Amino acid sequence: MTAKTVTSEELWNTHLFSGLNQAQLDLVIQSARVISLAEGEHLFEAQQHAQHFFLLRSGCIKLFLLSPDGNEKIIHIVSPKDTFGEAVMFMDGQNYPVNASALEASEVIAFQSSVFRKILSESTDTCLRLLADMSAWLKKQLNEIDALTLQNATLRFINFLLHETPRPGNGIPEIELPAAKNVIASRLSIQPESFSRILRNLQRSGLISVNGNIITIMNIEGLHEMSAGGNIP
Amino acid sequence: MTAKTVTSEELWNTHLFSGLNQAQLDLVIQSARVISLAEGEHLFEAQQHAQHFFLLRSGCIKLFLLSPDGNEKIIHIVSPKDTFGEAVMFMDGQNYPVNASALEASEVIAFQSSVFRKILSESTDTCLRLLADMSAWLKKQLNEIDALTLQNATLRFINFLLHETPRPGNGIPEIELPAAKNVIASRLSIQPESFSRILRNLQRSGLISVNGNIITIMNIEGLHEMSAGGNIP
DNA sequence: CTTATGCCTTGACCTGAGTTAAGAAGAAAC
DNA sequence: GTTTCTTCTTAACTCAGGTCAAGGCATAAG
Repeated sequence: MTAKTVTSEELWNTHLFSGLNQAQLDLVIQSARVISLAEGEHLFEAQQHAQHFFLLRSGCIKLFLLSPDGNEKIIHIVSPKDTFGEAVMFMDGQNYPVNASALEASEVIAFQSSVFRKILSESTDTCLRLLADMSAWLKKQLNEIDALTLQNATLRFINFLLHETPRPGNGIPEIELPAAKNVIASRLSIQPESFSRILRNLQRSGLISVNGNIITIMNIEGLHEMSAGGNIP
Repeated sequence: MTAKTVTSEELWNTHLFSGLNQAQLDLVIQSARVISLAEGEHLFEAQQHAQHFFLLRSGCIKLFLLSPDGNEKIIHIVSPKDTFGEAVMFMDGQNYPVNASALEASEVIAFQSSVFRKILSESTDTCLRLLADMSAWLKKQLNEIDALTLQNATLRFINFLLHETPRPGNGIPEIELPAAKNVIASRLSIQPESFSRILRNLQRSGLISVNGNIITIMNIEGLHEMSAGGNIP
């Protein structure tokens, strides 16, 4: 199914491209290249010159920062159909500000930024889409800063949980963690050990129930209260 | 000097507007309104519906987040000639994601977002400027997340200092803190008390010298080493 | 079955930075 | 001048969460 060619249809379904006409789409497709990554393989590194941006077709990619002493902070976990790296083409110097590598075997489509930039200057519609796109990222990062500075580790996890919880639903909501626990931990800027303790504590207080990668919400009201009040008993 | 009217010239000198033609500029000016703020006065609050974005003409504005229990985290200190709030007009719901209030008596120009959005759809050039603008913000926020998660308080302050240090220069570089110490502390997500201790420690180790609001860099090499190595003796 | 290998969990301990409380030092008001 | 704010500093204490070290428990490989 996952062919080495890129189809118009595939791109039409991607928000960023859905305003393009056929000619523009053809240009984009011509510049596109499918890349297969094995688990753990790097796609790009921070500070590397950025000539492409990407659409994840299948698999899972992490975007992360590294400190000089090797500590890793996951900024974002890319899911299939997400684009990433599109903001970089307007940055000073055009270097990727983060690293990207595959959490599992993945297939990404790489687009030539220069080609897309040319198209942008002819398509205000796409410009506006990109603006919306970037402001969404911006807001997400602001929420992240809020979380990091004004919330403690438990609260960050609770907010993450509530965010992942599916629509109100009928039964008791269950969440399958979208990645290994240590990955989620890094995403939330928590050490694996502390994350483990947080899970245990929330389980003890009857708010959730943990079974491997599956978390069952036992008391969503309680979680909402903690999230809103900011008080952690 | 600070009249209640907005001139074309004033806007021409602002990056965001410098690609507009006279007609467009006139539209923008018609929609503009000058607002004077006393020290401490609020310009807007988080979650408020955003119909304007702003250009700071004079004074100093802080953009900040608040936690439910009243803790404050300064996201950005706006300096004269900076625009802010321009990214919000593309956000879902169009609510300001932060609060804004004056650190000192200030004068801001408020522009109608709706007017500017209309202009954007006719001016690809301005679209691209705005994209550049927003990607710069995005990068700044990423740096902030890096600082918060991968650097300790001392390191955050050192990087702040190095960033504020003027060009290599001839003599010993001196930096005047751009705001009160407790404001800088909040900008760096440090409590005033801890900030005070950090200043004392760096002074003791001969790296800087503090005199009120003036910080003298005594050993810029040492600071760079700490910044790069990540090791805090 | 037995041994690896990769996560995850637990416990004991440590530490950076927040908290509380009490001054000091200016700046501004009277 | 003295009093009153405001901002900054210092010190003593506390604690969330990181670090270190030791298992546990799977799945995969031999």
